[in-house]
Amino acid sequence: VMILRSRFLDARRKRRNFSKQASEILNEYFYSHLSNPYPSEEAKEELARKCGINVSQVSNWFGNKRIRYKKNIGKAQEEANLYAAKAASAASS
Amino acid sequence: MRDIELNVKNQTLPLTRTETPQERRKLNLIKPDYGSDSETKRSRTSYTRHQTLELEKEFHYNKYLTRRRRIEIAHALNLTERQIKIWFQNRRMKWKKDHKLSHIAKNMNLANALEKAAEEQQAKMSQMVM
DNA sequence: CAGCGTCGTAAATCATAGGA
DNA sequence: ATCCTATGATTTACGACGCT
Repeated sequence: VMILRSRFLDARRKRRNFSKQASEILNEYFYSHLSNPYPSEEAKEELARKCGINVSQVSNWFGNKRIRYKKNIGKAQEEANLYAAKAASAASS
Repeated sequence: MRDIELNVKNQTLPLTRTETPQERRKLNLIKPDYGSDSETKRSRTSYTRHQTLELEKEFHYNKYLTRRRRIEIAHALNLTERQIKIWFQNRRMKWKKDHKLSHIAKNMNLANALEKAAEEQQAKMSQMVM
């Protein structure tokens, strides 16, 4: 049983966190669209391409981000907001 | 580990969800109402391994259920017809997604393809068999 | 209208990655 | 190595819309 258990545990998720750059891109999009953080299918494809991940992963990321952002409000979220604002203005100029 | 199945609790919770946030957000562009927290908490049950195994076996047999079969399964597993219906809908979506992935995987190297394809199903099956 | 289908998502939970 | 939180993925359950 232990053998089987460890085997299926191994086969299961070999998740890796996304790269720093990818997270940066995703967060930038999220915080610059805070009023409606729901990227279209096309936007998801674009983000996926830029981040080097697939569309499902982008969807997962936004789903997690929305719910986790909501469950905070007022914590590090505000500083993340600042970072987003500057990232957005820097990108536009 | 996790899996001591003690979660046979509330399976038929109606839970009026009274919400429409999603479409309102998308269509009317209102804010995601973060923080306002004006929602009734809805819970999500977790099916037992037995329930999942039986549903999985049925799905393998056929992807769509007849009304008759749905009723039988609902009774056999002590779930509502609605839960069975929704489980199959979700399962089909997952199947479609997995199928897409394995197709894409053909353009990758073989080892990765096999790993990807086998990952979920094997994990599932061995988990349930234990 | 009833009723089941897909699609996109919320929310909870799982499993592990990663850092102190 | 141990503990603990962050994070990506998966699992239930809907609402909106489609089709028959």
